[in-house]
Amino acid sequence: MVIDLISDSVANQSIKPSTLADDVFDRIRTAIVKGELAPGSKINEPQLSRQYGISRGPLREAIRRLEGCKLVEIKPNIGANIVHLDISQIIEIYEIREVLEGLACKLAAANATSGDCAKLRELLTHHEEQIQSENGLRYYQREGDLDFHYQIVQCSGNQRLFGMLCGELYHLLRMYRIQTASEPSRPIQAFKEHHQIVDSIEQSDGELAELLMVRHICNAKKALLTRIQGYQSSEETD
Amino acid sequence: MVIDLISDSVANQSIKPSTLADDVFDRIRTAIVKGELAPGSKINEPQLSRQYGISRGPLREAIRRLEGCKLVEIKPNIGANIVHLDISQIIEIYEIREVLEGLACKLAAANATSGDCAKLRELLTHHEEQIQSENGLRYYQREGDLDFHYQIVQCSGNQRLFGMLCGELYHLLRMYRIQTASEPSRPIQAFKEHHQIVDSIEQSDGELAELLMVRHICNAKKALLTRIQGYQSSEETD
DNA sequence: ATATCCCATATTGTCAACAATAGTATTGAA
DNA sequence: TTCAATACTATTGTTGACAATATGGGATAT
Repeated sequence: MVIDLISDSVANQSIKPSTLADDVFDRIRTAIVKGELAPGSKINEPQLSRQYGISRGPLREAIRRLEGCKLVEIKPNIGANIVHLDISQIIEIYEIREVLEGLACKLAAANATSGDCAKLRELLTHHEEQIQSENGLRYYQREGDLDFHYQIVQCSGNQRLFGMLCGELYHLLRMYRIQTASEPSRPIQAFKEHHQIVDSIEQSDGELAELLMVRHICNAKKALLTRIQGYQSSEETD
Repeated sequence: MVIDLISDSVANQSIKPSTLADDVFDRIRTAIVKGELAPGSKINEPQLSRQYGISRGPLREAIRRLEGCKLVEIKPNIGANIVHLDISQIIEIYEIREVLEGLACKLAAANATSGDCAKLRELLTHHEEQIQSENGLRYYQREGDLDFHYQIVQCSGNQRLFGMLCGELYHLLRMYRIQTASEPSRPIQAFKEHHQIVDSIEQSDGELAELLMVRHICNAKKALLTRIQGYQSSEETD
């Protein structure tokens, strides 16, 4: 039930003809998001090209694509660095998520088919089952949560919105979560909010769906902030 | 008073050391946005590399960056095509603009310094002068309008938001405007709305600023839609 | 001991040649 | 005449070599 947010290669990996640059783009992106390539660290082209068994040409093209996804930053004559997200940038992303996913909800309420709603319901019941065990709880907060948001964006029908959220922002968020090894903060509450959101989508109440999603992400943002401030103050008092 | 939306090379072109790939990225992007490279047309690597006097290596890196900006679409073993925006995609962009620029306004109302507000006022008075002559009117609608939006996004203080709007969406919009040789549709009304927006920002009324901007762009979207439908029906009756 | 200059090394930027694929025209047969 | 197979051409994908730039260490002078 895990939607693969990392690789767009759903149709890619099986038979589709692809280029080395695109393949290695996927692989490096996964490595970055999973934290295997440390945030802030420098990309060494000769080393990476050896590691992936390709020459520097396609590797550099892959890096340029990563630059487009904001996963690396390139400085001329110096090189590319894995992006490092500090807390202020995460806040920026959450601010954007609020309105973008609010829009996604509004559109989903207007466009979602009964089949879409069924899939959302299915996802919710699956989460409900998982949320019992501690394992499932962690799964839910770490991965399953984004699955839910992913599904809704898909229901919106706005392709560009999908690209922005699922092609860019979610990767950055996932990276940050793994980076900070963030523990689940408010899973039961979040689950309830998910439920309300699906209800409003099912009732085609776009206005409510938007409001609920904006509030949902705003709550997550606040939880994040207080948790961070807790860390910071505890660090200060240590 | 025209803010250069096309090249980020404000600080770039003077003394900054830069790479061929980045330079040619700027040049091709400009060519695309200005319509010198026709939407939908194929990019011929040997030809372009001759034209710009570089080899295909850096050119291909530039193309990969353009892919990241959604200005070209690359198909493996076939090549890159200049993106072609149909009306449904423009609508998608306007939907996104509504919420993103609404957010920008809300943030600008909270963050804008008195200097920022002065600059916005200056821009408005400049537009007021220009809007008299037919030339100025066309300027205003074609270029000056985006200048205004550009400034506000800058005031928001959200760097990622800035990147999304000014680094991606505005280029696509400008491209579409030139592509369709769109005439000014509702300049006086738009100017009034700009004025109201600055007022609310100056009064630090974020909620109102957001509402006004969302409505402003929604109005533009509606104007676009009716104009397009007019075209379509006139085409049908021709 | 510190700072500065210079040299050696590693890395990035660029190029031209080669390989692989797709598109096109030509030939042949029904 | 039309369709299909085939050969040819143009374009894309990939590579390794070379040039330019940055990085780090060591020698020298203060």
